[in-house]
Amino acid sequence: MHPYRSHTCGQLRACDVSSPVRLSGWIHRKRDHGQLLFIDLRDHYGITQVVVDTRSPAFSLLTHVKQESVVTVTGKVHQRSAATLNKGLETGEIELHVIDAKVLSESDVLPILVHNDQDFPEDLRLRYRFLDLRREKMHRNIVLRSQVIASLRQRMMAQGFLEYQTPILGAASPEGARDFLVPSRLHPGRFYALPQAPQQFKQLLMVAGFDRYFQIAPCFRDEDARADRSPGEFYQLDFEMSFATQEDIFATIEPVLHGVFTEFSGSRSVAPLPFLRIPFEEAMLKYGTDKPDLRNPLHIADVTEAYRNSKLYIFARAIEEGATVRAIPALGAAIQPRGWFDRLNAWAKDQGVGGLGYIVFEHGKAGGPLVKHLDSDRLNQIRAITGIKDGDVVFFICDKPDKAAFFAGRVRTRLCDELGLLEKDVFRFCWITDFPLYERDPGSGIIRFSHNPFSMPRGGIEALNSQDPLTIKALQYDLVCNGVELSSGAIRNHQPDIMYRAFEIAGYSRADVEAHFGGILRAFRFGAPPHGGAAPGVDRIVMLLAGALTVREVIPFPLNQQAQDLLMEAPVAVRPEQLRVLRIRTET
RNA sequence: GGGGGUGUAGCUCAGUCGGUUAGAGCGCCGGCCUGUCACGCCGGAGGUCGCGGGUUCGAGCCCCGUCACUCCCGCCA
Repeated sequence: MHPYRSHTCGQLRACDVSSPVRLSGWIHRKRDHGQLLFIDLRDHYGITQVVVDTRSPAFSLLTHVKQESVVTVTGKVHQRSAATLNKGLETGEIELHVIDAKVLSESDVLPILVHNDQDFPEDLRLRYRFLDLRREKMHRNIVLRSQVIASLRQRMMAQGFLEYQTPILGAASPEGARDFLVPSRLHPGRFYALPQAPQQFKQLLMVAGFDRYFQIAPCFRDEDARADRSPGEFYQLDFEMSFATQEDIFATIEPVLHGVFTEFSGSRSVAPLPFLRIPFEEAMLKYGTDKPDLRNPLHIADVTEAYRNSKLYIFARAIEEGATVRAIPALGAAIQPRGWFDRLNAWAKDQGVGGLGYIVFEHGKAGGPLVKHLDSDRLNQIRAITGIKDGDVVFFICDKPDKAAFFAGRVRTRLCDELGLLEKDVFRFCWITDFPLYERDPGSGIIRFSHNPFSMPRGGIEALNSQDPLTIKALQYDLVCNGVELSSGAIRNHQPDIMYRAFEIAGYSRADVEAHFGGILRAFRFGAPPHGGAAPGVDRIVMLLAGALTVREVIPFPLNQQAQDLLMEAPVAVRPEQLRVLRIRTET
């Protein structure tokens, strides 16, 4: 017989009864009845109940071995009696009666328990990640991650994409996030940078004529962590297509993602194709954000005109000075007690807006503190624009357009939470399109790229030459699912003249562009196909499918929020010799 | 870089108005138990209340500082 196992712990069924069997695994749980001992033995595949009593020579050994030790047990498969079947276990029809047992590796007392789903502090979980990963939920998440990536690869290849590797040691880029730098030994004082994304290389592959590229690509950015953003490194389903329009890209990637989400959604549903498209400006108006959660049924509306020159002087005066008024409906909130409104108002003031005015529509009448300043025409106008009904409440934000939009979005989210309106068990996708190419830096007032400098401006060179830069749209789009930004993408700017001009508007000279993007510019002078793509985040896709609240739940060995590996203890100090070879001085 | 929250046994947490010897569950150790599957029952060990300082007759609790973790803002083309 095999020295470790004849079967796995998830394998045995009634048909194996009376077979001699050997299993190896971890001691998941022990139930000690004195003269009779039950052990749940666990491996990657499942759990099998192992039984041993005083007649077995292995009895005393197994009685004393601690949970999470690794053991090999040899014995015979027995049918369980009707009264002792366990329907909750795939192997619950049988059990293994032990004749011989061997401890392969003993466990110390555990810092975190494996056999339940109690919450443990994250730093402890990361320090003992190998134990944390044994736990059922984490183990399942990591398996899901593997399956999702395999499915993505297979679906991309079915669409005619091929996977190509791009360099990890590359050039630093002046735009974007902070780079992770790697010192060069052969060129002292010079550095490689880890790729923030394979952006320029995938474009070079298009210029090289490969047409449909994809890669499950590791990306590195030296930026601080968030719940949906692992510090340091993450993976993207990076792809690019030649001779493609924005429509071609949507039509190609939508079935891939819809297919993956459908495959792994379990009992949840996936909103049907095609994905909704929302221009950036509409998203900012209706949702107050460029990553709207479409499970939230509330829509923001602009009601500035209903308040212009009204007797609500505080709004009317602000409107004259350029403010807008946004209305956020609160469906069914008319029944809320006074205290509920006061709490929301206090919260709003705490967030730095003047306050949160509201109108209650109930029993065919309008009520609330603002009503006495508004005539019935204005009330009807508000009612018509917001589309609210009897029993609803509508809240108002009056502020400068950007701030009003942003805060209305926060109110929309908060009202949805408070009123329990979020649609459950569904994945809702949308594209946000027509991002502005430029924005004004709020501090310095200078014009800069708002997102991706490699995007093609809508209208090409003429738009750059004739339009107010702040009104130019980019052929750039984001993909959003349930309020999580899954991907950015764009039709790229592949014409040197347009690139020079686009960068010039953002304050870069011809020489700057040549210095920083010389490689790609050279490529564009030798026959570049129009091309575009996107790069959905793999960690976020798996996070959504796993129902996890942070990406760290779906990454086997994530860094903590301070970008440290608590298990392997990176980053570490290195030996002075290593630094000397790199010509790096140490502080004294 | 900034703001919020948390820090009490190996782990999860409770700890009243500042008042005697800081508790519970899980885990650990010992004992009992031949049908459990979150087994049960009895007993036990285990504490620098994150750390430093202050107020007070007296601090887990109040004040100041500091550290760690975490969430958010900045940042993330």
